[in-house]
Formats: sequence, C-alpha cells, structure tokens
Amino acid sequence: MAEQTTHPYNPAETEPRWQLAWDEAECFIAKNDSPKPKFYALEMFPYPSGRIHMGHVRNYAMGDVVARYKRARGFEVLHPMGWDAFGMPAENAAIETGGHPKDWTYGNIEQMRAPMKRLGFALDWSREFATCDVDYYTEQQRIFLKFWEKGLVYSKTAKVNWDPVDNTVLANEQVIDGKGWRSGAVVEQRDMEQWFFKITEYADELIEGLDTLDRWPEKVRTMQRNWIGKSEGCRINFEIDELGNSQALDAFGYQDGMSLKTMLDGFLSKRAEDIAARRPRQLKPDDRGVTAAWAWAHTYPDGIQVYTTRPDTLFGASFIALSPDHPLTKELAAAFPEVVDFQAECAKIGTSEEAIAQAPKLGLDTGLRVDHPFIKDKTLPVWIANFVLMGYGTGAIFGCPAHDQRDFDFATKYGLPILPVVQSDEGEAGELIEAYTGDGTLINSDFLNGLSKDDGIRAAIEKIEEMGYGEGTTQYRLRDWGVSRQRYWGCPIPVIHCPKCGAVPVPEADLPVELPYDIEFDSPGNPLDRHPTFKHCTCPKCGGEAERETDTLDTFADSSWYYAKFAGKDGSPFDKKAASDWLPVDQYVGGVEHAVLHLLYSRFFTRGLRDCGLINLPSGEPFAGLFTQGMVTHATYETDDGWVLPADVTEKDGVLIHMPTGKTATKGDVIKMSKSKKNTVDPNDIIETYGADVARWFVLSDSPPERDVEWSEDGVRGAWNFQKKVWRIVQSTNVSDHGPTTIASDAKGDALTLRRAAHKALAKITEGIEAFRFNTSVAQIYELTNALSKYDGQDAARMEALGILIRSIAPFMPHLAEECWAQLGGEGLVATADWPTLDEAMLVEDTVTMPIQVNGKRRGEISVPKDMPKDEVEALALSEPNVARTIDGAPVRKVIVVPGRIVNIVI
RNA sequence: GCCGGUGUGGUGGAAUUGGUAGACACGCGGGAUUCAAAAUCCCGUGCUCCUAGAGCGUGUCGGUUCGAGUCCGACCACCGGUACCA
Repeated sequence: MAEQTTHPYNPAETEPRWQLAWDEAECFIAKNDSPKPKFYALEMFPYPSGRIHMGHVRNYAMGDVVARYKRARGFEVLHPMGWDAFGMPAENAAIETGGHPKDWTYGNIEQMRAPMKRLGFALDWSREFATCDVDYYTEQQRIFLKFWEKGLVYSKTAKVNWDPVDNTVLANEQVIDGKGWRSGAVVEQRDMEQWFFKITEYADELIEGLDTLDRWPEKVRTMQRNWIGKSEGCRINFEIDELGNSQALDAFGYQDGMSLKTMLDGFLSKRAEDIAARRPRQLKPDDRGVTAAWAWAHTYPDGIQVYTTRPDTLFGASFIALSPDHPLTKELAAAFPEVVDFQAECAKIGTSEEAIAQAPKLGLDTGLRVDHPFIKDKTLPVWIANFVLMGYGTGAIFGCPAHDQRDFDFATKYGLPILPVVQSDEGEAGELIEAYTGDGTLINSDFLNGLSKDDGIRAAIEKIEEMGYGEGTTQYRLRDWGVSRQRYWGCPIPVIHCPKCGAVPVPEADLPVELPYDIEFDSPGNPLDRHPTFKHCTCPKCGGEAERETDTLDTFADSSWYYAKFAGKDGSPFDKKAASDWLPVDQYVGGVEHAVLHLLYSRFFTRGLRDCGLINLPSGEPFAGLFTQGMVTHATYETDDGWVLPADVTEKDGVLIHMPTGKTATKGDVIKMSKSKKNTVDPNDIIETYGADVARWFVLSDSPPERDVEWSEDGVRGAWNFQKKVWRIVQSTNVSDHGPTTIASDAKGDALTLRRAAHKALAKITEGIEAFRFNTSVAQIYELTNALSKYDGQDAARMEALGILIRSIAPFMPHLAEECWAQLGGEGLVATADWPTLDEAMLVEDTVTMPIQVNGKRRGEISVPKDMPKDEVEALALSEPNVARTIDGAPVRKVIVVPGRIVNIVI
C-alpha cells in the first residue's frame, strides 16, 4: 500500500503539467499510415478575432469529448485546428487603427492559440494552418484553375451592391435598408464583371445527397433543400394576339397599309413633343397595348415566356403578369410615364422586409393581349404586377386565380375572371373565398378533364411540347456562387486580363499570385487596385501588356476545403491520398448559422475536387456526421444609462442595484453572449479562477448539446465542487497493486452493488456520448460519484469503480482525470488508455422491485427474484397489504404482469 | 403564410421508447462540524389535504389502452428558419 498524501486539487498547477505531458508523449498527433480504423473529428474553425469566447469553449469541448472517446475506443483520431483568417474585419481594423491586416491577423492568432491550448483540447496542433498562409491560398488558386479547366468557374457581368462612398461591392448581408452598413450611403446596383463558381451544375446531386446524410440534423437538410429550391414545371410562350390589339389602332391614326413601325414611330415622336412641352398624356390601356405589341415585337419575337409548375391549370388562366423589372416592362416605360410611375411605386415598397410581407398586390394593365395556347380565339390581358419577381423563372407568369392565392388576390382586386378548373375530391366547391391549391380532379379543361393534378401536369406539358409552345423544365432557386470581392485581405483570383486574349488563367508555374505587403488604406476602395506594381503584368498567352485581376475570392471559398487540407501532414501540398483516406469528416460540430452557406459550399467543393481528380470521394460528401450545438447565453441587465455588466448587479431587498452607480437595474432577456449587451464572460477569467476542466464541464452539463446553455455563476461553482469531490474520493482511496484497471470479479454484498452501479453508469455514459447527449452522461457520472462517496470499503470494487469513473470523466475533464489516474497508480496516461470494458452481467439484477398498480394507480411495490413465474408474482402482488386494502374484496377482473417491470390489477 | 423544433417542479433538465413522472444538477429549507466564516457531510424539497394515507399533476381539449410525458385527432403558446419562388 502506497503512502497517502492529501492536498487540495489545484488546477493552476496540474493543468499545464498534464498538457506538457500530452505534448511530450505526442498523444494527439494523428498518424496518416495507422492500421487502426480512422475517425475524423472536426469543429468549425474559428475566425481569429483576437479573443475566444464561451461559444468556442462549448463547441470545441463537444468535439473534444468525441475525439478523446473515439481514441479510447481504438480509433486513429484526427482532430485538428486552424484559422479562418481572411476577411473584412482585418481590413477594417487596418483602416480604423492603422497597421496591416496581416500583422493584425497573425497577432490575433497568437493571442487566441494560448487560451485554446490552456483548455487542454486533444488537438493535433502539428497540422495547424491559417487560410491566409501563402501555402494555403496558393493551393486554393491551383484549385480555382482546376475548376476553371473543368468548366466550374466562369465570369459574367452581374448586378452587385455598390457602395459609392467606400468604393466597394457589398454582400447582401451588408446592405441594411438599402444603405451601406459602414458608410451609410445609398447602395447602387451596378453591373460588374464577376467570377462565379458553377454550383448549379450540382444542384440535383446536392439535393439527392441530402438523403444520404442520415447523421445530419433534419433541420439543416430541410434548409438546404429549400435553399436549392428545386421545382418541376414548364416554360410556355404566349404569342401576341393581332386582333385583340388592332382594336386600338384608330387611336394612333392607323391607315390601311401602314406598317406598325411607321405608325408607332410617328406616335412616339409626337410623345416627344408632349414631353418637351411638359404635357404628359395618359393613354388608355388599349392604346398602350399597341405600343406594347411593338415593343414586344422587338424584344420577344417568340412571345412572352412564362414559367409555371401548374400547367394543368392553364384552362383557368385569366391573365399574364410581368415583373416590374421585366425587359418588356422596361420597353414600355420608355414610352409611358404611367409605367415609370408604377415601377417607382413598386420599388418604394421594395426594401424593408416587413413592408414586403404586408405589401398589397399592385398591377397595371399594359393593354397587350396574348393568345391562349389551348383555347382558340381566347386572349389574355398582359399586366405588370408587383408580386412577380424578375429573379425567379422567366420574370413572367400566367395567373390562374382559382388555384393560386396571389393570383386570387390580384384578380379579386382588379376584377379579373376566376375560373375553377380543379375540383377537390372531398365535396363540391362552393363560392370560392380563397384559392384551392390542393389535389383534385380537373374540370372545365377540355382534354384534361377527369385527370388528376399530376396526370394533368404531364398531359399539359406533353401537349405544349407537341404544339411547340414550350417545354418541361426544372427550375432552381439556387444561383451560381459569385466569388469576386473588391477587397485586399483575401485570396487573389489567379487571372490576367489581356486586351487581346481576354481573361487568361495564370499558369500553374507562376503561382502563387501573392498578396503584396506594401499597401495603403488611406483612401477607400481596393488597395490592390492602386498598388504600384501588382496590377501590371504580361499576358501569359501573347506576351503583350496585360492587367492582373485585383479582386479576391469570397472567404467562404477558404472554408470550403480546409478540412481536406488538414488530412495532409504539415507543410505538404494538397495530399490526395491523405485527403481520400481521412475524408469524410466523421463528426463535424458547429453552429447552425452555417447551415446553408458554409455547409453547402463545402459540399459543392468536394464534388468539384472529386471531378477534377484531386480527391477520391465518390459520395462527394465532406461531412458524414454533423452536429449543430446551441449557444452560450447569459442574463442581461440594464439601467437608464444602458447595458451593464451582470457581475456589477446585486439584489437588495428585492431590487436590483447596479453597484458602481447605485442605480436600479432591470433584468433583460437571457440571450447569446455579446459585447454590445455586456453579458459576455471571458473564458480566460474562468480558466484563471476555476481551471479549464471546470469551464469544459460546465458548458457540457445540464443542457442538451443542441440547446442553448445559460451561463451562471452557481453552475460554475457546481462544476468546481464536483471537481473537488472527485479529488477527495481519490485522495481517500488506498492505492492497490492493480490500480484503476482492477476488476473485482469476486465482489459480494455492498461491493457487488457498487460494481453493478459502476457498470450501469458506464453503459449509460457510453450511450450518452455515442448519441451526443453529453448532459445525460454527466448525470450518470454524478450518480457514480455519489455512489462512490458513500462507499466505505477499501477494496477491489472501489478501485474498479474509480477506474471506470476516472476514464469516463477523461473526455470531459481530462486534466483531473490524469491527476487522479496517476494518484491511483494507473499506468501511462488516461489520454491514451482504453475505454473501460463493460461487464454486461452487471447490468442484470437478481431481484427487481416491481410497482403494483390497481386500475392504473400505483398502490405499492414488491421485491421479487428476476425470473419469478408470473403466477407467483401475481399472488404476491395481490397479498401486498396496501394493495389488498385498496381491492377490499372486490372481484379482480384481470391481472397484467409485465416481467421485471410492473403489475397492474384491474377491478 | 409555409417548413422545422419545443412545451415536464422555483430553475436547467431526466424518463430503458407504452410500464413507479421529476434521475442528475442548481436553488431553497433544516441539521452536523466550526470561536466564526468558507469548505464539507447528513436530511428534506411537484402541488393540495391534518398524519397513516389520499387527491391532483408532463401547454389545452378529446380519443386509443389494463396502463399515455410517450401513440392518434383537434387546438394553443413560444423559439428558429424562410418567403409574393409562380
């Protein structure tokens, strides 16, 4: 028996010591050629803002539990960490406080790495990198070029949000109420040459792949499905109706033989005189129709093309509607002030989101009429309508008011016909008060009559194709990914613009296109554009003078493949074999806020890498398992001066007082920690006061991982007390020869009870970790700890139970576990120890306590041997005093005995 | 509006998937130890009734069942996502 020493547990001393021990033993360095099965655990890498927050701690603690547990289970675990280091904050810091984005970023990385190391995560730091490392972005440029070769990259002119003060493009999220988030200037829509990744190429595969991701939250899969927004339908051309528009020709002084163009040119020149004389002339819709026909003839010789998912309702069509931004609308606007006014009115509602939701339907009749494709001599009026979006489909629709709510509202307002063509299968339709969008049987629809909705859609498409009016198509909401950013601190796009040869890729041998360090932020816009030499180069094709692309890649590109880069050992170029071996990531952990963008872009990237032959990953799926964790929240407090620190608020006689000022405070919502609400808790302070293990334990206990956890001082002290309790139990244990790997196979009596408790706890702890329900594992660890603290014996059962406890705690509080392990004479490090072996026999009790119900109400309980025959259990149950009293001689109608569970007596 | 989720003590949350509702933790109350405090340990703690015991109790209403937090139907509230997507 070894000599006992008693001293309080001191994390400030033990934690750095064990971190050093892990480093020296290189326990967390993943081997690329290991014979063990692989497990890739990954948390979303952080942006180097300069400080870590509690959200990071929770995120990485969860990943760490999985990583440490899987290692104990015999897996070769890859658990790396890096930095998502490009982006605007670095540039903004440089603009605001001087300095250089590069220095700022690497400085922040230094500041953040230290506390992360102090948290004792089982990370393979040897694979660390930052996306702004030249090595990293060189490879990204190489991937860009491969994607280009493969047809996955192209450039086109597209609309962007342009901030005229900062001279830069803004992302949609950076435009608030139509103004730039920094400058406050009204944002303009500008056409600019932009680079795009062809993510739509994989639209179908990205949807289908979602069905295979059975270890992703349903929520995230649904969000991606909606984002891609696949819909099946068809495009239909509506041809202009000559007769319908000829009715208005008189208004234009039409004479036989006069060409439409001659007539209209004359009319328009007269309009020009009116405008010059400030005599705006409002035309009747019929008059506009003639002009529309003319405009249409120029713009759309084939007709007005609409997109619909409901061609089965074509017989119920009563109008055509164009978007206010439709090219035909624009043609009309050139000639008619009321169209311009109408566009302005629509645009007014445009910006604020609430207004859009409440916006009433607005329309303007163009007077133009088109032919119905299926009904001879029937024409439909063409309107301009504010609810038709240019960005989806063709920017034009046909309206079927009876079966589309928006069309219904529109038709009701403007007195357009509402013709039902789908009859609900239950009951007949009465007076329509809203659109019926459900399934049913087609009526009033000629050749479609009697068909179901789906059959009707098929039949209608077939007919439209046969008549040459259009074709069945699939429409996606997803658009190609615009990646050009007019920013310095990002990965330069490796392209050269040659006046003769156009856009030319930078030859691979000339990579990297490196960011120059000597840049100035003294004037707005992209400093690369003003750099003395960066831009100037020669064309790799013709050798002539050319200009280098100065845009950089969207930083979402950086985070779209970093997990593949981790697979390769430090300093190696992109390692195809390693990436193919390690991917997919087995468990990815991060916040839901990346549910669509980052996770979708990554799924696109792996498919691109696969199809360019850079990785062997048939499924194309980068993340086999995904877990989205909740946030760390904290109470907020406010005085009339604004938000105050929760630590400064105390309660006195039921009133909250802000101590530094003496003012009364009110409690606000419990919300995500945020600097502006002053409800943050600095992990550094917590580590300082309580140690890393306590911080980790707290953020994992109580709340289920997917839900928010509320930070509380009491909760942290609870974790602190638990740590001390474990240590106290270990200190009061005599060290035996076998140490914590002892197995007390001949335990009896109390010792056996303890053994059972330990193995039962182990089973549930394991289950909790596997199912990502760490809070239940924590509860089981508490139970086992309580059982041990009550156990007086200094025997093998105690040692075995402690051994199970310590190894179960190890993924959560690794430093404490090491210290206890060493104290108990454990061999080596817990970090590399195997997970305890479960003794299944210990899970089965010899005797069970069975509750007895009478008519479903619990009246007593009996203790019986596990395998006692049913009739004996029944007899025992009936004779239990309280049960017998309740029955009180009443006839027993039925007795249900569920072995080992419950007895229910029915009277 | 649509899609997804959640609703259980004073609080965070458990509940082997239809079988003792409230594990575990926080908080609170009482006690032990202490000159005292901290720490620690023990007991109690869903609500109601005077105890043995009984009644009520998992958002609401109804249903299935020997038995429902769990299954079915209808609703309510809150949270998240999304939106005139044709």
